[in-house]
Parts: sequence; structure tokens; C-alpha cells
Amino acid sequence: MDYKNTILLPKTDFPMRAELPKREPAFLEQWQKQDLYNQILKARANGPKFLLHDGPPFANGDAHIGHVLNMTLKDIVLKSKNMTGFYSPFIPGWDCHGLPIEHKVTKELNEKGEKTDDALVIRQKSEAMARKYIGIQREQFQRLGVFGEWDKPYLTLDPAYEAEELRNFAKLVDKDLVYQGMRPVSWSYGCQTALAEAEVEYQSKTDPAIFVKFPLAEASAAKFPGAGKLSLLIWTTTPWTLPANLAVAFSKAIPYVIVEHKGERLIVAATTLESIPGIGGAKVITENVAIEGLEYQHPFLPRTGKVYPADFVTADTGTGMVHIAPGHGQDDYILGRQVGLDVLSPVDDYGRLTAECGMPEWVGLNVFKANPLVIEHLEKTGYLVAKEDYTHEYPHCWRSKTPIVFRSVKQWFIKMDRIRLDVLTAIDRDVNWIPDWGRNRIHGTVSNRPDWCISRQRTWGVPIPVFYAEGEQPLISSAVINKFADIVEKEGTNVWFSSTADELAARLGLPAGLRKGKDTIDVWIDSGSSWTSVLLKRLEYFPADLYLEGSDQHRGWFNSSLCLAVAATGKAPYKNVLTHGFIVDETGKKYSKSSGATDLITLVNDSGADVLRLWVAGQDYRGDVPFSKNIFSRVSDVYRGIRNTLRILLGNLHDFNPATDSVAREQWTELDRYIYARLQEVIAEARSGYEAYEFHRVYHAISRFCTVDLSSLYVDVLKDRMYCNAQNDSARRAAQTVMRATIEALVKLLAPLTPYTAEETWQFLGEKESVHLQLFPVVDAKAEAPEFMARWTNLIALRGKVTEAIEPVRQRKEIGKSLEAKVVIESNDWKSGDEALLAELCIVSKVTVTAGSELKVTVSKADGKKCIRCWKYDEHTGDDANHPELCPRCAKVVSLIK
RNA sequence: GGGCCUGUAGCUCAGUUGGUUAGAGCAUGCGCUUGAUAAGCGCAGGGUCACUGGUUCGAGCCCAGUCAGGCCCA
Repeated sequence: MDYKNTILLPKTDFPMRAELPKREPAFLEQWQKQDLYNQILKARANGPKFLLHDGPPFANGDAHIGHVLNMTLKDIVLKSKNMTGFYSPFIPGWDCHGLPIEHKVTKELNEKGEKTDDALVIRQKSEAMARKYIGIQREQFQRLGVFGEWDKPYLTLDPAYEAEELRNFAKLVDKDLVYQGMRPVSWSYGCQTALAEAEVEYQSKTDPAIFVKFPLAEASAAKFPGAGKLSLLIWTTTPWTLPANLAVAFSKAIPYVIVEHKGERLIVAATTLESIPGIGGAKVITENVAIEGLEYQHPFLPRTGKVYPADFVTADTGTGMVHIAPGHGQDDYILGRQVGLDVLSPVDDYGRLTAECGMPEWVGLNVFKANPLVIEHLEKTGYLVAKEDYTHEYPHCWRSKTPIVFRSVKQWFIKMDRIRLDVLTAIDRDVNWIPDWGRNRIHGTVSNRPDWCISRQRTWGVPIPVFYAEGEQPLISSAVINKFADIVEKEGTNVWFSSTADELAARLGLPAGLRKGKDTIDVWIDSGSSWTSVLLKRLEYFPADLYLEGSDQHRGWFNSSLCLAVAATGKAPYKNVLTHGFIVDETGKKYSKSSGATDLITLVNDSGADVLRLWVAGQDYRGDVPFSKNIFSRVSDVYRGIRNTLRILLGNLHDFNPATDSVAREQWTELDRYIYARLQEVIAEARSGYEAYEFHRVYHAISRFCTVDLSSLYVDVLKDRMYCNAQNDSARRAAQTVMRATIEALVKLLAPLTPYTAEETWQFLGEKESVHLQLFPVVDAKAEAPEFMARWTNLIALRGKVTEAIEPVRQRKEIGKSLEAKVVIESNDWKSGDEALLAELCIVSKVTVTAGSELKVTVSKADGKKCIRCWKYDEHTGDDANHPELCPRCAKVVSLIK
């Protein structure tokens, strides 16, 4: 007789192979069709609000692995908040203005040989390019499974956005926080613009380091009687700044000496003497020379300068004396201002020396081309003492890749000193930093931040609405800016470029004959103003509950948003700031293309969004986030494990109708109760992990539960009950009751991590409504008592002892599967009443407990005959004459079927 | 060079106020199963907790330094 058909094997169409890249797009389409995002908002309309404000990515390329990390984290936050009952709208945004796009556009125009001096053309093409990449990135982010108002994102190029930004700027002007000043800035001569700190990147560069004599003026030299001309020896790696030299700085912490050199005398730092080429062994004539206030003659220009003390001079490089050009360096500028020096900056927009440099033969030369000529001149005139190559990390323009020159130009600034205290106060008072060291970090950057240079000599941006009267006298007022903002709201900022100065002036109530400014606003003000139009105006919710970006944004968006909001409103724009680290390779090195991954869409097409998201979820993102093929492959394994567990649960539930087949808890077996209790622990851990934004805790709790508790314990042990018991047997129905509760909870808890797979599983459970409309499961307070859980901890440990003891018997080929074994447990901790449970748990045919002070487990071949239906060994197999090959249980079940 | 941070098995993570032979999952190896089968189960191996020194009866946990790495800055 064939009993195979009497066995209730798992049955499901839920595919074992995920084929996510193929399957996910269908769910995406379904979600979009049913407008799931808005359905969710409607369902949560009465819930408490939780607002995550999106930091706008730059719209200039494909989304990459870094975006995957950031966007997935944001979406996990949003989805988990939603499922906790919060009303959490998400308005994605894009940063649209700025150099990278403009640079690309001008390059393209140049390559086509078209004109590049027409501001309107550049702006039109820049907007087109920004919109193109917004379209691309939007599709990619959506494909990741991120829910949000993708059809109405905020764009920094929207007229309404620009208008709000300008209105906020007007507030700063009104508070007298904005001024025009001449200061050294990082200047890109490749792009002819000042650069923000964030637009500067460091590359290795070799410069000539030269040691130059600055002869002391007569009166000063007279203080040190002796034979031979007396000079200060300075060191610089930027010879081209020597024409702008106005002073020399030294350190009070360093001893200076006079040494003899080729019949002359030089003043140098005692500490660096040895490292100066050709001077190292020079004879020291005088120790501890006081040099403050000495006067020297410029080596090739008809002027003198003085020696001043300064903190920034160090004892470990150069000569302990720094040549000071206030127009060409931050430290130099500050010192110059302290002691009343001019700002001399004889370099033009293209990085060429101007007539002001005082050396006619160098005028018009790029400063780096001028370097050798300066050196040659010094050599010829005998002022050059030594020269060597010096390789250092030097700032470069991130777009044109040309080295930065520090150059003084007229720029617009925000007075940081006026708002610094308020900002620092807000950091502590208004914001919770996660991790908490974020506070230290932003505190440091705000404390050290010099006045914020906000003007850019570019066309793709929001214009600074300022006019200049005769003599370049600037006219700036909040009233004019606000009027202009009203115009911008309707016409966009193009109006600034398409109108003549007189036309604009007339509309703004200003007299004719003015020059309109050509500068645009630093893009950090664009994005840093997002709270105005997005939070205040559109959502009417301020401050945001959360900003979530990479840790570099402590100096970027967190910083600019904070400063602008505090300056205008006195408050921080966010209550919580969560930061994540950066993608690195498996060895912890900076991530690069060669590390294995490419762009977002390639990754999604290869593995599916859910595996990518699961990878993100598994990482403790507070530090660096490693990515490699190996790591990714481990995540795929975990995904498979979870998926297969969901699948077997579905398979075991094929004949279960929760409404009619559920069994009350009183009728559950101990094992069912244990698994249900474990499920409560997992729910608690997952919810707490979501709450704390520690998603890797959720990931580990779920994956561990799936493999350890469900797959290898519950489902495995339950096979006999599920397959061989009668269909309506109450123990079987009890197991299904718990399985159903388990899979429902699991799918909900997984939904924020793997939204596609969760939805797929949810539909297989016969649910009509999306899983993303559900709430997280709540921990069942009627959990098992601690004594019960302790008993089960021991039971599972004992199970381990048994499986361990089975192994050698199996190795000896005495048995194959565990059902062929019988086990004798010698222990005083267990009773004969536990025997049936232990046999079931260990999946063996029989367990006998005998007394014994020390635990001993003996395994041997089971007695009796194998039941061909359930494969268990039983001495009563064949007792039923109608079913000679069946054990009593199976005989009974089978006879019921007939 | 400075600021902030990170460093526990091949990988991802746990390691409670410092306290017995440092845990888990995945991966690996070896078996079992063939009624979750491009699956499932079992067992096993694998860590001088980056390094050095210190405090302590006792340190993965505390302190100092070194090294490696990341972000930001000079």
C-alpha cells in the first residue's frame, strides 16, 4: 500500500529562487499604480508626526553605492516609523546649482565650439542637465524601494525655493550679518572662482621649496656686530608669493641662532638647522638671538618689512621663519590685520601676476610658471641659499583639478563671530547627536569656522541681488532682496540675467545707472536653506525630527543648515542628527571603483534591491561601511536563509485557515509556546533596534531567529507533526497557529528592510492590503514565565548534547538519520515525563531517562520496526493487522482518512 | 600636522558596572538526509580580542603610547 499520499507535505508556489531583479519591478509598478505612498499617509493621518528631512544629493551623475547606503537608511527609518504608527511624509530633494554642473556644461559647449559667455545659455543648459540627472536618480532611488513624493520633490532651482532662500538671506542682511570684504580665499584659476572648502580636494603636488635670504636693514643689523652681511633665512614652497611679502613671522617658542655661511651670517631656528641643505654643519656664532621687531630689506623690491611673533610658526619644517603675504594666506591675513599690514594680492582671476607685483617681466605669467623665474632671479642676485623639491598634499579645485591659489578678492561674507555663540548653544540645547560624538565634531567645525565666504563668480546659481554704484559702492538691503524674491517666485532667478541693470533697478525701486552684481550664492546656502521652503512653508513643521547624512556633512549640510537657521530663527532646524560612515573596501581602505561595485542600478540589476538593502541593514553604519564581493555574497546567503524559512512556513500553512483552524493557546504544546515566546523576544529586539536606528540588531535578531529557532529547531522538529498527524489534529493546528503568527510578525518586521520580499510573502499569505500599510506586531505581554524559558534553555542545551552523542554512532555507520536512534539520558535533572518531549525535540525514535548524578547520553540503534510512513522506529509497528507496516499512530491516522 | 572616529574568528555582529576555558549567524571542512531538494539537518576546525606598556588579585572592557584605516581640516 502506498502511504505517500497520506502525508501532508508542505506546499507553496512561493519560489525558492528569489530572482529579485526580475520580480521586484512588478511590485514597484503595483505600488505606484495603487499610489501606496499616499495610502500610507492617509492611513497614518491621525498618528504623531515624524519628519525626516532629505539632504539633497547633487544632481550630476548616476546614483552610486554611497547613495544606496544613505537612501536605504533613510527609507528604513521612514518605513519603520510608518509601521510604528507615525505620520511620516518624505519629500526627496536635489541640489541643482553649482560648479560641477556648470563646469560640465561649459566643457560641452567648448567641445562643440559654441559660445560660453552667454549666461542665459549656460543657465538653460545647466538646468537641463540637472533635470536630466534628477530624472535618472529619481528612477534609481525609487527602484531601491524608497517611498516618497517622487512626483513633487523639492529642487533648489524651483523659483519658489529660490525665493524662500532669498527671503531668508534678506533676514541675515537685515541683521547686519552680511558684509563685503577683501580676504584671501581659495581661488580656482581654472574655473575663475572662489571655492568653498567643500570644493577643494587635496592631491599630492611637488613644489620648489626654497631658502631665501632677507637681508637685515642697517639699523637692525647693527644690533649684531660681526663680520659679513646678516640676513634672516626664510623658507617657502610658494616662491610666487614673494612679491606680495610684507613681513616675516617667527615663534617665541623656538630658539634662534646666527650661523656662518659662505662668509655671511644667517639667522635661523636652532631646531631646524640640521635639515637645511648646505647649512646643516654651519658654525653657530651666536645663540638665542632676539629677532622680534627686526627690520629687513625685501630681496628684490624697494621696501622693508618687519619680524613679528606668531603662534602658527612651527619648529619642525623650514627655517622657523615664515614669510608673510597677507593677501595670500589665512594665517598671513590674520597676522597682517593684527599688526596693520595692507592686503597685497597681485594675482588676477586667471592666476596671473599683475603689475602690482612690482616686477614688470613677470606680469601676465601664471603663478606656477612664475615660480622658476622667481627662483632664477633670486639665484642670480645671490639671495637664494638652497632649493629642493618638496612634495606635499596641496589643495586643488575639484572640478578643473588646477592647484588652488590663495588670493585676496572682494567677496561677500557672513559674520560667523556674530552668530557663533548662538550656534554653539543650539548644538547643545536643540539637538540630539547620534552617535553622540557628532556633537564634538560639529562643535569643532563651528568653533573654528572663519567668516563664511558666500559669493561665487559663477552663473549657475542664485544671484546675490546687490547693485554697485559709482566707485563700486555696494547697495544691499533686505527690502530690495525681498522685492526681488517676489519677482523670483514668479519668474525664477533667470530674470536677474535676462534683464538689464536699469530694468531690474526700475522694478526694484532703485535709480538707474547702477551696475548689477555678477556673483551667485554659495550652493551651501542653497541646500542649507531647505528648511525654509520644505519644512516651514510646505510641511509647516519645524524643526525636523531627523537629518540623516554621511559624517562629512558635519562640515557641510548639517553645518550650513544650522548656521542659517540659527542666524534667522535662533533655533536649530533639526532635533536629531544621525550620521553614517563611508563606504570602504574589505580591507578598510577608501572605496574605489576597483573595489568591485559600480553604480546603484548595476547592483540592483545584479542582485535586486532587497539584497542591497539587507546589506545596508546588516552594517553598523556608525563607523566605516565595508563593501566587497565577499561581504555581499554573505548577505545573499543570509537573504536565502530568511527566504527559505518564509517559504517553508508558507508551505506548512497551505491548508491552514486562521479564521477557522486556529487553536487556543491552552492547547499549544510546550514547543509551540517556547517558539511563540522567542518570537516575542524577537519582536521586542527588532522594535527596539528600529527605535534606536540600530538596524543591524534587527537584521541579526531576525536572521538568527530564522535559522536557529525556526529552521533548525521548530520546523525540523515539527516535520513529524505536520506531515504525519491527522490534518485536523489539534497539535498540528496549534503548530500552524504559531507558524502563522510567526510569519505574519516576521514579514512585518522585515518590511522596512526588504520591502519587496515582504510584500511578496504577504501576498502569499492571502492578504489583500499591502504589508506596508500594516503596523509592527506588538509584544504579547502574556509571555512565558522566566522559569519556563530557563527550562527551555536547558532543554535546548540537552538537545545539543544528544545530537553531539549521535554523531559518532552515525560515523560508525550504525545509524543514518537521527530517527534510527534511541537515546538513554542519565541525569537527575530530567524525568520520565520528559521522555516524549525529548524524543520529539531530538528527532529520535525513543528517549529513556534514568537516574544519575552526572549527565550521560548513550545512543544506540532504535528498537522495533521502522514505520514506513513516518520512518520512526516503534516496537508496536505492525500491531494493526490492517496496516502491518505502520506504527500505531500512523495506523490510526490512516484509518481516519478512509 | 590638527580635530572627530574606528580596529573582537574568512565575513557581519554580541560581549551587561573589569571576574571562571571570549559568543552567535554566515562562510569553510566532514558526515547524514533525499518527504523544504539549485533545499534541509548534525558535527568539527577556526580568535596572543591591532600592537606595546601601565593600573588591578584579575582587562576584550580602564589609562598612556604606537600602528593601521576613515571623515573633516591645515
